[in-house]
Amino acid sequence: MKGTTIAKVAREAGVGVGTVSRVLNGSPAVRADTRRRVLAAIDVLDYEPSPAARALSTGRTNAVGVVAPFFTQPSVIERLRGVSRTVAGGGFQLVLHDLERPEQKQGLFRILAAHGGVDGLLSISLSPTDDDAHRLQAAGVPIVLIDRHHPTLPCITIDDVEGGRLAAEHLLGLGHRRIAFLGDEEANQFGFDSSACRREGFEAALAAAGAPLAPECSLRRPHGPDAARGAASELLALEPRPTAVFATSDVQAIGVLEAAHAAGIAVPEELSVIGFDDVEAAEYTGLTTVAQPLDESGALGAELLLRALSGEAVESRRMPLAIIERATTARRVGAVA
Amino acid sequence: MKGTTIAKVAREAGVGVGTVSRVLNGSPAVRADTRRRVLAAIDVLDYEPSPAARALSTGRTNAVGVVAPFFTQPSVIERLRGVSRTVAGGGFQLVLHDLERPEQKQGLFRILAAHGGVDGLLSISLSPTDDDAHRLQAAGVPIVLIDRHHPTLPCITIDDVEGGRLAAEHLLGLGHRRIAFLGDEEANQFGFDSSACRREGFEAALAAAGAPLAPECSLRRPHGPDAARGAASELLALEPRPTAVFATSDVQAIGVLEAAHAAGIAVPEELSVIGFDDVEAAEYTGLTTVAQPLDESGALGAELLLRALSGEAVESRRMPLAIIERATTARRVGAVA
DNA sequence: TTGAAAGCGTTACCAC
DNA sequence: GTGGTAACGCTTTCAA
Repeated sequence: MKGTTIAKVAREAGVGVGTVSRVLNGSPAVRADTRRRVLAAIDVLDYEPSPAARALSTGRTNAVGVVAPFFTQPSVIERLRGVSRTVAGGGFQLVLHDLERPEQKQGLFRILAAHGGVDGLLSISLSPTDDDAHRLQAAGVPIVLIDRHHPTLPCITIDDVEGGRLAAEHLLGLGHRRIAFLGDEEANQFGFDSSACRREGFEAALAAAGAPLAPECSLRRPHGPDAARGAASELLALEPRPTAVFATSDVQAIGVLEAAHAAGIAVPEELSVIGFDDVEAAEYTGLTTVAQPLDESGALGAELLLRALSGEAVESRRMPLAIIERATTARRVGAVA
Repeated sequence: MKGTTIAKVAREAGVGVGTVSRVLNGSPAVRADTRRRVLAAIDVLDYEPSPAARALSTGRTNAVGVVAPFFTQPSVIERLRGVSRTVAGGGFQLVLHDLERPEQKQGLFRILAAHGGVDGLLSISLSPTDDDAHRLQAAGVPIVLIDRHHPTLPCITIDDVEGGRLAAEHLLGLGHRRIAFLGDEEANQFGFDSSACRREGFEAALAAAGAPLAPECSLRRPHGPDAARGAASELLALEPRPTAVFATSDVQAIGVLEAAHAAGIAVPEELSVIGFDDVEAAEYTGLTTVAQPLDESGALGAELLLRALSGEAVESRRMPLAIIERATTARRVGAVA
C-alpha cells in the first residue's frame, strides 16, 4: 500500500528498520525467525518499498533508458521487442524515449546522463554527440548503440556495405544487368548512414560485375511507403525499364511492389525486387530481402548493457546478414544461366 | 553533471538552496538578478536535478506506466505511438511494461500501485483484477484502459459488436451469402474478448439477413499469421467454398490472403476478404478492413490519463469505426445487384 | 544478529 | 525575497 513505509513494517514486526531493509535485500545476516516476523509484517501491511527512496539512497534506479526514432521504421519495433524481453528479464524497468524529430535529440542524452534518470542507456539507430558521450562516461552511465557505429562506444551493428554487395550479387546471379536502386535520402538530420553504405556496397559490386548502376536508376527518397511508391513509379517508367530493383529497406521495397502492381508489371516475372531488414511485413508480402537479426540485435544490445551495468567490460558485436529468398526475385527472362 | 547537487549550485551562486529550488521550479518569487546568478551557476556547474530526490520529496515521479501485451499484435504498436507522443508532450516519461505471458500480469499492477513507480497507468488491452483496481484507487494512482472495457475505470473502446455487424453488412451488400469467419480463440488467459464480440455482431447480422453463419465456416484460432494461414486453408477447402471471409484482425486476414494466394484462388475475384483494425500492413496489402483509430485511441487514452493526473474527472470514450474499402473485397460473381 | 543514526538531493514550510 | 531546516523512505555504516 502507498503510505506504508519501512518504519511501519519495522514497528509492526518489532524490529529496527535496518533489519527490515536487510530482509528486503536478502541479506543472510538475519535470523530465520526474525526474517519470518518481518515477512509477516510486510504481508499484513501490504508493504511495497518506494523505488524513489531506494534510488536516492543507492544511486541506482533499476531502469534503463531506450532512445529510439521509435515509429519511423518497423525495424525499430522488432529491435525493441528483443530489448524489452532482455531488459525485463534482467529485472530492469524500461524507460522509452521516442524521438520523432531530430531537435528532440538535443539535450536528451545530457539529461539522461545526469544522476538519477536511468542506470544505463540503449540507443537505437541514434548516436550521442561526442560531448554527450563524454558526459555519459563522466557520469558513469554506460551506453550501448544498436544499429549505429561509434568509434569508442560498444555497438551492435551489421556490415551495411556487405549487405549492399549481397543484394547486388543475388540480382546479378539471377542474370539481371539493368538494376535500379532505391534508398533513403543520404543527408538527414539524424545522421543515419546505413542506406548510403548499402548503396556503396551495391554500386561497387555492380561495377565490379561490369554492370554499373546507371545514374537514372539510382533514387534516394525520404523514408516511407508513400515516397517509395512514387520513386518506384519513376523507375518503372524508365526506358529501358530496369529488370530488378534493390531497395535499402523492406518498407521501400514494399512500396516498389505496390507501384509495380499498380502499373500492371508482374513480380517477379517482369521485375525482381529485393529489400533489406526482413521485417514481419516482408514475410507477409513474400519479399526477398537481405535479412538482419532485428530482434536479436536488440536482445544482444540489452544484454551487453546489463553486463556493463554489472561492471563487465563489453565490446562491439557485428550481426550476420543473409539473403532470404522469397517470391519477389527470379531469373531474368532470357538471361543465360 | 552527476555529483553536482543543488547545494553546490547554491554555494556557487551565493544563495540558499531554497532559492535555487525556486528558480528550478519557475517560482515568480525570485528577484530577476538573483535568478540570473542562479542560472549562471547552474550553467557553469552543468547541473541537472536528481529525479529520484525530486520524486522522493514531491511524491511524484513524472512518469506514467504503460502496460501492454506489446508484441502480440501490431495494433498495439500503433496505439503505443499515440501514447508515446502524448505522454512525451505532457512532459512525462514513459515506462513500458511488456507482458508476453499472462502470468506476468500477476502482481504487476500491485507493484505499480505502490508508491513511487509511476504517477499513473495506461493499460492496453489488459484489465486489472478488481483487487488491483481497488489498490490503485486506494493508492491514488489513476489508470485508463485502452481497448478494454471496465465497469468503473475510464476506458477507450470501440463497439466490437457493431464492428462485426459492419463487416457482415459490407459482405452481404456485395452479394455474398456463404461467408466464413476467422477469429481468435475465445478462451484466453489475458481475457481478451473483442474477437468474440465481433463474431457476435457478425453472426447476428448474417442471421438477420437470412444467411446464417454455417458452423463449418466459423473458425477460432490462436492469434498470429501462421495459425491464420492454416485456418484459411481449411476454409478454402470447404465444399462449397465460401465466397467471402471476415477475419477479426488484419493479421489474420493477411494470413487468409496468403493462403488464397498459395491455393491459386484469386482475391477479390473468387474470394473477398475483410479484416479488422486497419494496421499499416493492411495498407501495404490493399486489405479491405473495419478500421478503428489505433493511434488516436492511444493518444486519447494518454490525454485522459494526463487530465486525471491533474485532478480532472475523466470519462470513458468510444472510438468510431469505419469500413475502409481497398482491393480485397468485391461483388460476388453472379450476385444480383 | 540487530538497532540507531547518518546520509542521499530535493521540496516546502517557516522565519526573517 | 530569501535562507535555513525538516521532511521524504530507503540503505548502509557503526556499535553493541
